[in-house]
Amino acid sequence: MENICNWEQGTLVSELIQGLELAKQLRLHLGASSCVESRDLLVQKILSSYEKALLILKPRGPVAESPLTINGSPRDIGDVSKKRKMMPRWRDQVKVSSENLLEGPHDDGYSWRKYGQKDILGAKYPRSYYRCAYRNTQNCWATKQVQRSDEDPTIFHVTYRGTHTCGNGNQTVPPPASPEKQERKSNKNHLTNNNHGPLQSQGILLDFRAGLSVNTGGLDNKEMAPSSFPSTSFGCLKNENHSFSPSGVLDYSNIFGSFSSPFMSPGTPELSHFSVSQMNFGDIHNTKHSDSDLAELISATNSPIMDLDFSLDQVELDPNFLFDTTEFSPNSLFAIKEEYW
DNA sequence: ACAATTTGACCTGT
DNA sequence: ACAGGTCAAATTGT
Repeated sequence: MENICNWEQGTLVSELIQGLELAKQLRLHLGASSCVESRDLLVQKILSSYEKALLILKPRGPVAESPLTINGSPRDIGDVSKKRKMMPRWRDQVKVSSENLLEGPHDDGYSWRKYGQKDILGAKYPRSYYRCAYRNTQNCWATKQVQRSDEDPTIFHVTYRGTHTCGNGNQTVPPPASPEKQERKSNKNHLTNNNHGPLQSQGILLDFRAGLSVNTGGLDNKEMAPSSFPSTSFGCLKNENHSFSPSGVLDYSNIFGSFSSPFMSPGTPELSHFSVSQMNFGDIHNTKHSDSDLAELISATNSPIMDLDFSLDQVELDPNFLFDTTEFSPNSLFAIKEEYW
């Protein structure tokens, strides 16, 4: 609880700071020859930031519980079950360009370990299940599911559950062994795959867990998936990003977020390809989901504000993600399709 | 030898 | 009863 409160405080400050930074960005845009879309996005983000800040200040209901502690038996179902239910869920769609896939995966900043794969009724491709590699060591219960889209095999649907309580997300620098290993492996085995690499965007996503969808495409033959990618970015923003998170303290991209989480490219031109596909309704309909999930997604999709509502009120955010800067390696270029583009 | 992935079995929710 | 999700032994890779 305390953590949540502290986190909120931090978030509040972050939102306000972000709003400020975004306003500065907008000012620059107004003076430059930037495209209208980017300006609109900035405005939208500014509004979102303040909306978020206000929401945080508002009295709220109960918050999702944080991951519980591990207890002895692996099959302590009662707890796990409850835990699962309590865990916030959100979905992303990610599409990665083939080149990227070949080059290597993109990480969402977290290390994942695959723990299962299942054939899903009605789906051409099996669904892969991943959990945080630090589950045991750091009691981090975040998990994600990756499934290749039937319609477009280059798109992967990534569903996140729970938030990372480990502090291992968004490693800007060559992440610990695990991430890289994973990448290598996958690449080797299938020449592709962007799998759940460590730097994927979970951190970012967390922000928007509200149901942001990102398209990741993969070439992999396997459905390894890119687990999460940082998705997002504003359509027109390209190089301006650098100005973001100058100190590495805040990742504004996260913040923009809930709506169209922008994600700043770390300065790589390629990253400019990045765009967020905000809610992908089609996707939503294609998947199974509980009513509540759907509702969440829809609400998130329809309005940035709603989105915020969801993310802030119903979800517990990962304290880490907000302040981590995500840096995508130049190699990992992935192009995200933006639905509204 | 250790670590990560694969895969069939098991468990839970609907 | 079925489908989805997770476990854990076996397998594969480093």
